[in-house]
Amino acid sequence: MGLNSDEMEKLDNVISTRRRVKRGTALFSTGDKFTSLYAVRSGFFKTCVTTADGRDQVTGFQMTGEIIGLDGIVSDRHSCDAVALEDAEVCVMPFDQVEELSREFTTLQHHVHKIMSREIVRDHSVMLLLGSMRAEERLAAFLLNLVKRLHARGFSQSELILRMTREEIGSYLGMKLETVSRTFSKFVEEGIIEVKQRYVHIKDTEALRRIVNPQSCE
Amino acid sequence: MGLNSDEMEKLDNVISTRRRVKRGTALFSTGDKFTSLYAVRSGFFKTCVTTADGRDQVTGFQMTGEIIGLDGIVSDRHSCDAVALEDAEVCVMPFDQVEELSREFTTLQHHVHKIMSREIVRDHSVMLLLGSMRAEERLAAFLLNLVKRLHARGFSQSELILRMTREEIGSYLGMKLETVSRTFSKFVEEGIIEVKQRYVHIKDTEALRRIVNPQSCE
DNA sequence: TTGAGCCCTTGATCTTCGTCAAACCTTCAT
DNA sequence: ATGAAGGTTTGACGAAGATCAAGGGCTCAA
Repeated sequence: MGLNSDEMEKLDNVISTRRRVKRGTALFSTGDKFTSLYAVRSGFFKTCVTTADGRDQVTGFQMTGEIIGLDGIVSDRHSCDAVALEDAEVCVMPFDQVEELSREFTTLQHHVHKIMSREIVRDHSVMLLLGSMRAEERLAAFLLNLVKRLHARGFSQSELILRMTREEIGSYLGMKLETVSRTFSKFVEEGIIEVKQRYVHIKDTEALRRIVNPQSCE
Repeated sequence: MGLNSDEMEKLDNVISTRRRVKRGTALFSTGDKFTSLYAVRSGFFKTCVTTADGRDQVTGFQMTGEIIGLDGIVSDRHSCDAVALEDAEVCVMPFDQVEELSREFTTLQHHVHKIMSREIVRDHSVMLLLGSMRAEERLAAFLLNLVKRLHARGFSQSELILRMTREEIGSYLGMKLETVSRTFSKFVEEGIIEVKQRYVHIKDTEALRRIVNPQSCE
């Protein structure tokens, strides 16, 4: 990140607190007072927003190294739930300290801005997915995105364990769990992937890419 | 915003540059170098992302007082197009100056963080709309949102002029222009709104609310 | 004023995905 | 071990919205 040792030490103090979150429990919930950002150290989270009438939308899945909680800054309260999909641990970063330090260190300030901008850009690409893609395209894009992020963390490019249910995938991708299941089955029939419950083996990455981006294969 | 006069003066210098954008032309385009944020002074913008294969998704509509350009921070290049839907004027805010000043003034720092967080929360609610609502619900939510923002700027609560085409509305809401048109017609038949081209008169706000949130009316 | 281009509306038809239902498989607690 | 609960798959059917097509109305520039 380009910090010197003085900066590193102060930063270490900010993120000294850890918090364990058991599978199925919330790191924070809608309406909770916002105090801190959280960096995922281990485990896997989902964030989701809920409407008055009980509608539910998964807005993201977060893995090691990713930041949760940015939604709370604007109103001092969280506007979504963050739930651990497996036993997890996070670094707690009190936001007032983050702000204080980022006034002191330009590098950190840049970093905070980039994290927020990255989330905005990510959200825009999810809108593109939800607004203009069909079921197969959405699931293909989802698998490619997951495996890319896992690979960047040292995991396989072709194998993964899904930490979320078909219903949660469906909520994220704007489709019903039955459609998610059927689409998985279709990919299996076509020899693109192997699926055994939560285990997925991607046998033909290029095929997935072609499904996401039909034009770019001519 | 809670700034004192010294702060106001420095801020004024940052936003001293104005830029006019003619209807139909881009304030910036995908791939452009990121240098500044822009505050809309007058006029109306859309932002949209485009894929390699020509798919297009409107990610937002911006009116007076709203900020455009946050997408560019993360990679130093813009990842979407910002196009004026009518002749417009923006304040140019060079981002390095924004960062410099927000290290100096806590209030401004807070403000920048809140603007970015607000955009993230807004994006999440669009995901909810795209992922879980039906056509009528989407259009009702869209109209309510537009008129709310216009009212906050001193315009009518019940009348508005749409600055965008049916196709642009459809792109934003994840539906085809024909479906947008049909849904408008349906609302007219039901006596909820009057429509004459771009002019819309909302005759029954409560009906729109009930459409968006079916549960909350019992 | 007049025509061209764009935008909008409406109808008919087709596709995709949602809904409902049943059965099966895992996992976990008693 | 055994049963219950949750998660997954698959089939049949239906509904919402996309697609294709045609016609009409605005707007703007020559």
